Amino acid sequence: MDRRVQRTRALLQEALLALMTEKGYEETTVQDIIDRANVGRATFYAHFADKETLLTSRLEDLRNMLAERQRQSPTLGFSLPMLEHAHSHLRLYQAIVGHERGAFVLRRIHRTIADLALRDVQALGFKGTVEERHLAAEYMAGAFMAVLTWWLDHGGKLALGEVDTIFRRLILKGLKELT
Amino acid sequence: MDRRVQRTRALLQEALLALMTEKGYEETTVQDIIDRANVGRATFYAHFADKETLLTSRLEDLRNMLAERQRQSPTLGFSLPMLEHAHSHLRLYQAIVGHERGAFVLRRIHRTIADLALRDVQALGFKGTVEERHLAAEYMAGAFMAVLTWWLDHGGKLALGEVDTIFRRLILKGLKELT
DNA sequence: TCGTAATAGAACATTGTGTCTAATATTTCA
DNA sequence: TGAAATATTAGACACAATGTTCTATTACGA
Repeated sequence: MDRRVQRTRALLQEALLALMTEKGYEETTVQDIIDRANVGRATFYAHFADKETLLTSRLEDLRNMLAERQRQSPTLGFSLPMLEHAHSHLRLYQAIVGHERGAFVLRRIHRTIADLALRDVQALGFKGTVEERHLAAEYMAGAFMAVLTWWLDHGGKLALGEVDTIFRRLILKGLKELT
Repeated sequence: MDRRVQRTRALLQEALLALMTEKGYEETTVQDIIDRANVGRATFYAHFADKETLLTSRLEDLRNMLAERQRQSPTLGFSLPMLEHAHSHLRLYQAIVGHERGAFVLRRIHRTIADLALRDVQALGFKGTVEERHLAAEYMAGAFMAVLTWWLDHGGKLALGEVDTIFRRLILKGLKELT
């Protein structure tokens, strides 16, 4: 692939993430992004149809990473890698959670988690119907996002391993295990 | 309150909901709303600062209804009324769930549920720290939204009572109880 | 019925989007 | 290396939607 293309795409992705951290996704305009990336307007649209497509390209990288890591560990394999990713981009994730308007970023992450969770549903030896398996996956994603959101809202202080443990307990045994 | 005010506000709210059902929240413009409501542009802005404020006014009605109903039944009292509301506005809720872009509507509903759930946390006799109680409430909201989303995605066919039961089981006993 | 307040309608400035052009720079590969 | 292919640029542009402001008209409540 042409070096110029690699460079431009990377610059745009980095600019978007930096701006999301500073002012949130919705509040960031295409003009902001190309100014920050120091790239021409036409160039942006040569690579991405719009702001959302740029975000999607970044989320796909995340998704691939998670899917890869999931292959290595057996059940709920997305949990720890996702928490690690959030931890290493803490301020970005806190900005995502903090900005009500950019909720659709959270929803996209939720969808990614739900997809991965669906694989886990098999691994956990689920017997139910197709619909019940989807419910299980949806529930796992919802519960994980709740724990993730809570963790981020409280500064991301609690150790990764502990958060992962809390999530697993909640998923498997419900609220009774929380106390 | 002046009849004209009541009338105008109601027309605008109804128009927004109708348009959300047809084309989603984000895709609906202020122009669409005032055309549908047959109301002047200046009139719209005399009542609401923007489209989002109009939506908020409607969500507050929902919130008040849920809070009222919750007072009557003891624990997890928001569940059944919320499911009933979704069922009686099925096509609207399905549109909300279906449109990725309008995710922030879902997030607003989630926040409402989480607030109500926090009250339930006390009722359930939770002992943990403030943070743990928030986690419990966040988890309840996440799990409920997961069940609600799943139910809507599958046509809202399953009986309300059954969905409510599924939710309660998941919350209290986790995935083990699903099968 | 009268004064007050709400509304209609239209014009307006502003902001952001996505497209296009012709000139320029960079990369690839023969 | 040199030529062809491709990417980038700056700026202008049409367009869509927002939110403000003005004036004349209309509906309301007391």
